[in-house]
Amino acid sequence: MSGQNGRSLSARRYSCENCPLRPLPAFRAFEKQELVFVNGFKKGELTVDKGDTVLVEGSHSAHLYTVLSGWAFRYKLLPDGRRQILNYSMPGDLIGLQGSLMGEMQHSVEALSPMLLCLFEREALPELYRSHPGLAYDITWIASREERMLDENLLSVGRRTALERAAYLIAFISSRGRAVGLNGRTPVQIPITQQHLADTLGLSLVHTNKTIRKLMDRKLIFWRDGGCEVVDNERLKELARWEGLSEDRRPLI
Amino acid sequence: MSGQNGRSLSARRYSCENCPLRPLPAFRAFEKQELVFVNGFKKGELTVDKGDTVLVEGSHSAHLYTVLSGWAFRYKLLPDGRRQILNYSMPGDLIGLQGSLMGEMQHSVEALSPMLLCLFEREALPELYRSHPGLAYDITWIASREERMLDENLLSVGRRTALERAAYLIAFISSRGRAVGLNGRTPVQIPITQQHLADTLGLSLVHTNKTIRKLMDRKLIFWRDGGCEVVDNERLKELARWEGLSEDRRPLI
DNA sequence: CGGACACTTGATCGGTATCAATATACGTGG
DNA sequence: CCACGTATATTGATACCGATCAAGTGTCCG
Repeated sequence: MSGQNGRSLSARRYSCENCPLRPLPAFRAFEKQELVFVNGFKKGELTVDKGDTVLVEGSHSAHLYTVLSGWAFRYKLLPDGRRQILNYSMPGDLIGLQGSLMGEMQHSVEALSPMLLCLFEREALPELYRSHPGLAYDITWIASREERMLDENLLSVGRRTALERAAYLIAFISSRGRAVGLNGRTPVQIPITQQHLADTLGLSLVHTNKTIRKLMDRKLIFWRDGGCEVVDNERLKELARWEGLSEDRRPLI
Repeated sequence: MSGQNGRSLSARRYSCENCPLRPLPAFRAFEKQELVFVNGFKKGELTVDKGDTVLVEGSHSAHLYTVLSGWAFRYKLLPDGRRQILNYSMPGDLIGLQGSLMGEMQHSVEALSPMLLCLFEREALPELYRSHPGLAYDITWIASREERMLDENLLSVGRRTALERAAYLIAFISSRGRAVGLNGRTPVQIPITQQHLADTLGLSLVHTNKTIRKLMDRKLIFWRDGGCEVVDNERLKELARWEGLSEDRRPLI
């Protein structure tokens, strides 16, 4: 499995002016002229398969991506193979900013599903900063948002119990998913295995299974078709003592 | 203890042109013209006492700070009082960027020692982005660096054992301290209590004490005058399986 | 049909939390 | 100066959460 097999650069299907994501209420409106610039900034589209590695720790990627569709996760490894998943990426999220700014990647990114990515060149970033300060500001904003999510994750792993942690994580992911329209009116299907959950929560696989089971027994979630569905997001949040996402519109680069 | 008592706005003792930090090898050189701008961006200096709250979760601070001297820590609380320390701030670090960009603070910051802070106005940020794209880029870089540190911390809390975690944390803090000259040639004195360590590591106070004791028995660190000193940073890093900080020069705003 | 993978479940082990008690230093008010 | 409270560090005893070990199930797919 896995590897970098399913990657392929495809013709552009979307110009930024008719981006399928931008109309969503989660994103703030862009000036016409910003849209034009971003459209020029975009160099192509990339499709990757489930299990493909999008970016790998230690590499110096020349690219930066925005997720158009699909899911991925960001992770780090210890030398002996222990894995910590840091966060998940879904439509509208930027991938590879750290590497673009700082050179070497210090984490890897792997696709959880087939994905469609917008591709940007790292070298074009300085020009963006020079000509479009508003977009530059947006990029910093996006970096801050990532930091905020990490803060909450760290709080969770450090101080919440296993049950609270699992409840928080699932509520968090599904809230983010709903915000970018990953549902229709059916619940969001989160395409992860229990091993992914375990590696995000800092728990063993077996204990994660038993913890998830408690959430299922309480009818807060259920597990189906190799993925997780949320039944009662409110009670998950309550159980986790989590306030929920802030609802501000955010930029989409 | 604590509170916001010792805060006071003081006269400017340093103009940015003769900033005591900037000559350090940890920081990259600035253009003359950047320096002039930053100097105008700086609105004053603030002193705070040990234990003072610099920024508080839920507030909308109009300010942004750079640490000139002293130590602080950034943390979040759960409703029942459980605390997770997210990171430490030391000279050269920016405090309050998240709040400045996104509005409401979602974490608090408390001083671990007397501090001297440079004060900037949040309202001036857009002007910085408009007129100095290089500095804007730097600010994004700084946000990415914070994210990188959080990634490593999350890996630690999620996947390292108690002993590895403690070794990592102490090596990490002392490496950062040395990089900004907090030593002379004597080892860095880290001004934290074991309760701070515990709340950073995601461990109980008692177990943290027993873990620290093992590090002391192995003569890797010792505890003195209510603070921690590193005896053998290399062996700490080895024990934690940590590669160390990347040595790039960084911007100082 | 066999093998890989994801998910389950029970038994046992051990790392960490919790409880409890003591020691030391420090600051403050009597 | 002493008495007291508070903060910090320390240590032992015990409890429990979550890790590890060991099977076993179901499903998909070559």
